[in-house]
Amino acid sequence: MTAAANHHGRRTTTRTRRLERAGIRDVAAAAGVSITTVSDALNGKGRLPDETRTKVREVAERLGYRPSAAARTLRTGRSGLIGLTVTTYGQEPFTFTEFAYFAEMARAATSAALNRGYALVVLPASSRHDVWSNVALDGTVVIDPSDHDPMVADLYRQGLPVVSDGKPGNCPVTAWVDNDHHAAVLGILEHLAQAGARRIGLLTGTSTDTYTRLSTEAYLGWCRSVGQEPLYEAYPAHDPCAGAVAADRLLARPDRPDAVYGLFDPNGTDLLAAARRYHLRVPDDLLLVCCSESDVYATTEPPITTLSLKPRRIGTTVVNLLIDAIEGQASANRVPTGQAANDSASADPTVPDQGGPDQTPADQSVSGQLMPTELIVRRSSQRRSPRTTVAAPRPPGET
Amino acid sequence: MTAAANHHGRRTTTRTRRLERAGIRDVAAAAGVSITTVSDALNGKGRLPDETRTKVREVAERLGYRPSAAARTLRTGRSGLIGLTVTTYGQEPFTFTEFAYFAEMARAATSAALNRGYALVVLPASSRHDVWSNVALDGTVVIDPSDHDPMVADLYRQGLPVVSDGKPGNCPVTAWVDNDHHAAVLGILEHLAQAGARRIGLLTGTSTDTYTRLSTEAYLGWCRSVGQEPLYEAYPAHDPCAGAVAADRLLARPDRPDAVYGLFDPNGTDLLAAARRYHLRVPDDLLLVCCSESDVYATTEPPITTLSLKPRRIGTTVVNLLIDAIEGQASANRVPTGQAANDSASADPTVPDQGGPDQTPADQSVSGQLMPTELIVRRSSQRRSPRTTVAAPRPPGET
DNA sequence: TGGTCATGGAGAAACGTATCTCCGACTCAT
DNA sequence: ATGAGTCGGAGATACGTTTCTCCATGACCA
Repeated sequence: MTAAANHHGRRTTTRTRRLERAGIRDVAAAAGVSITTVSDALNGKGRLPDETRTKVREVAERLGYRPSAAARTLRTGRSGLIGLTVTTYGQEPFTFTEFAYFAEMARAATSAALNRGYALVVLPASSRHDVWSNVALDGTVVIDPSDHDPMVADLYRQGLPVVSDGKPGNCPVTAWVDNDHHAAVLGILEHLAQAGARRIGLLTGTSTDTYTRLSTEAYLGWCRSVGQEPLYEAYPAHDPCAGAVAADRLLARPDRPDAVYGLFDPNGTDLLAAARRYHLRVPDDLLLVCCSESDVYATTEPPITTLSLKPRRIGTTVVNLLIDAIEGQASANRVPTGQAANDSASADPTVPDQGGPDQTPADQSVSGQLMPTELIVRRSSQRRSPRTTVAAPRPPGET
Repeated sequence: MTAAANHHGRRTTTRTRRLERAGIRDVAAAAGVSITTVSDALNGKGRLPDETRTKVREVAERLGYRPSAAARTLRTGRSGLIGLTVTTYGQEPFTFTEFAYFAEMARAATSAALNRGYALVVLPASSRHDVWSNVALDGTVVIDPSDHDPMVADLYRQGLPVVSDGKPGNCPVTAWVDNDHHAAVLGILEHLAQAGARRIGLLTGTSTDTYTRLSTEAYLGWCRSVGQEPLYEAYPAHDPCAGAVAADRLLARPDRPDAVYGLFDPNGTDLLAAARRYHLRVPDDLLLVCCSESDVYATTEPPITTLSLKPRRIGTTVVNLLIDAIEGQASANRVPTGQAANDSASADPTVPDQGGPDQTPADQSVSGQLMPTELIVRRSSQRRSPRTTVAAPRPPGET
């Protein structure tokens, strides 16, 4: 009788020191209503007169009542949590925000999720498995999944919506978003050629992600089509030192390029530093473009032309697609049980209209979406007058 | 009988197409054991022969069983989730990773959490309240809370451990970590003075966070102590354009400083650009230091001396402190109920030994921790030979 | 006076796990 | 044979919600 006095009623607070957060039961008792009424009042459901509603809200407020997210999740099957998965490079446990792209993208994704009432939890693909299974996710955004990513496949098999940033290679996803990397690279090469480049080099990566692969392929294809021999250095993109070395090596070649496009954010400064070492003037002796979201390139000497992948737009789109899938799936999953099947005559006519039996599994196979990039033209890629060859966002009057 | 055939046994799969994730019950049934046994086998608890354990694991694996995180959280009271809160500046919904510091810090925090089996969920302080209450947190890291932050106070009142990055002003926290900003600023000013600076200016912010406040106060105090009139420009740090304008204004003053320290990441490039506009040579006419985690300043022309706040160390420390608090609290909360109080004579002698009644509430009031910064000396703050005045991390042989 | 509705709200069944309690069976020494 | 001790495991309960079902009450109309 001393310690175990659970009469199925309230727990008896025998020795509990920790201040025993108030539950919905306590609110109900304090307000003199039933649990149902509290739940309805707080969630804006049911049919209740406004006075009851406000009174319950008042009592709840006074008691400092906070609904248990765990219980709600268990009951409703929805946690309001979506995962943000980033693939990891090499040994590094976690190279999230290695580049400004990721940081910007993650920020936009977080913001977009929040706007729709969801929170983002960051989960590198290499996380310990127990962490993954310990968090209730409604869906996942995966950044640039590598081919046959086992994690993605596993999530997808569980029935979780998965939306990827980067066209997926072989792993199944609900939807994906990507830049038009092919068009972007061709646009840059064209831009450099028009500025007078004869031998365009590329600084690229060794990893197998979509971005690197598509960009490199576009470059090689262009080389073939114009009859230039490819000039490129590939390095492990996660290693900043390797990038500096690769930049140096590219400019040290006997068949030195007279223009270079760098695929990764730090390439701009690295190439600039390497150019100084070899006494190459930019843009006179060497034209430079790199892919970056950082605006430090607006104030370098000279300012460097960059390609922006518009990570904010990507992050927002990806999250919204994911949440659409989550909520669409939820509503599709909802069978029209509205008191039918008990009464035989009432709601039947509406049933065949609602959800066809074959419509739910895949609304429109894997839907992908290509988003444009933006080339921000600065001095490093302009040899003569500062005329803009490709659409530049800044008014041409500025330096 | 058609749709509602719940006999309290398994649900009857009447029409459910969605593949009905296997629960612990299904595993138990398939393995021919009880739920208890499955739970024990999978969690490594209880006394079970290894054969039973492996068999259950095998069956669970075959069925693709994934324990429900929500149910586990509800039962155990622990979610394995910790919040990462960042205060928001101005209108911006969310300025996470506005500067490299946040990005690095968040990355380290995520990694540290993962290592201990926790996941991080990013929750700006300005999030809609429903999002906050919808996620079950075991604790929260809050980055640089403003004074009397209502969100922090609310969390703390709920009994959640809260650890802040940045010494908290007036809001109660479990623990905090911060850089020694005072010492850092004094070190920089001293460094500049030794390099020949006579009039040191400051580029600072208008917000009230700890970092800005402490740094500015240190600067003003130093000015008083050496008898220099303060020369500073303050701007809203969240607005990059305002930073460029402020840098320009600082160098446009009639009483132009001959050395400047910029508190924020972009200040370096902004100041460099402004210096070029006024034809000031760095470091000959103007000494420059800025606080930044970006390594672009290693390759600017000239390279710029930076102060690193070592965000990785901070992020790791903060998370580990938080998890210590979470797990310590959990073990302190555990009252020694080991079958005592039913039998009167058996376990009583051990009870007074275990947990003193006064030890649990606050182990050692609010514990704070100051962490050192690192000054990376580069050419922008050295007027003569490249000798290092303050400890420099790079070997002096490099350019 | 009886029937139909709308209103306001209560009861109870899940959701899926962890864990406390207890029970049978077997071993072993007395 | 009988009691104690151990091993292996089953039953039941609670975690805190949401939501389905259903009941009372009064109003209104015929």
